[in-house]
Amino acid sequence: MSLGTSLRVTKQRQVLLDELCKVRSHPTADELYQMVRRRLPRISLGTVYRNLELMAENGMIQKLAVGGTQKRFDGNAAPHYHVRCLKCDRVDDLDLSLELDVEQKARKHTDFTIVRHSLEFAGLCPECC
Amino acid sequence: MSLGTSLRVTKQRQVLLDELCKVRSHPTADELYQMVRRRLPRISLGTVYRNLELMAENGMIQKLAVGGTQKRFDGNAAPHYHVRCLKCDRVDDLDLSLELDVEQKARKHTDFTIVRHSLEFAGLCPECC
DNA sequence: GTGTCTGCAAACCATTTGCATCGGT
DNA sequence: ACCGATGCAAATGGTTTGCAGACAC
Repeated sequence: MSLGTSLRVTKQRQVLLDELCKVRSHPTADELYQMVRRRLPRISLGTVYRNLELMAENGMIQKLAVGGTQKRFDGNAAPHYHVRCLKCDRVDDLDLSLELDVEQKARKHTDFTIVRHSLEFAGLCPECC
Repeated sequence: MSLGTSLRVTKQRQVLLDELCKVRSHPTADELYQMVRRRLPRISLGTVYRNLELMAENGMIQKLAVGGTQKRFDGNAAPHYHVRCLKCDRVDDLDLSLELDVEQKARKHTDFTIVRHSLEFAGLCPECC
């Protein structure tokens, strides 16, 4: 869990990362579990959760706390925003790098030491409306 | 649950709203339960959840999906942003009305019909750092 | 009186964890 | 050989729900 910890290369880890990186969707842990299971039928849900957590901590992937109840994961570790469909729950990327100054602005309105921010959009995807 | 539905005025509802509105913090359902229980010892957690949900739907209060595992509630129904302390989990308001154009900007980068957005800041409160 | 609201307890569901075994280094 | 990783199943914890009685209107 600390900085010096290097993760071992296990089959489970490899396949999990591979499956996550090859989709454009932003799957939940359970969706990923189903995907990986096709290649590793004996993998457990617990392993999926543990590895997603570890890989997120190590900056290899992103854990998204988007709207719904389940967390979602993104194989693209670079910072970017997301839009979520209110009807079908689909989550898309959003290339909106322009406003990196929100944190600067926010700093002027609080005595908190701002470390990061999260911005999520919600609406209707082209299919749903 | 629909527009025509007007909520009945019950003691539970009154006290709950009153307690929520008189604090500046952004309590979780359980914290609110503890607060209300001092005045209505027989109220149940279920009632607290049901009413918070209903009042949020009716725009009387706000349900916040901020960072952590538990949802938080805000007696101030007017749209505004929040900062959350990464250490003690305290949540403060943020008067940052300046950038109402984020949605406009976002619209240019997606084919979703954007309805709303949520923006949350995280950092360290003055007490924690 | 009618239909909503409440308290209670059980159900839910995403996620976490304990433990014995397995496997990467 | 060591220690992290895994599978399995049970535990957790926030939230939801079914039901019978109580209460607002």
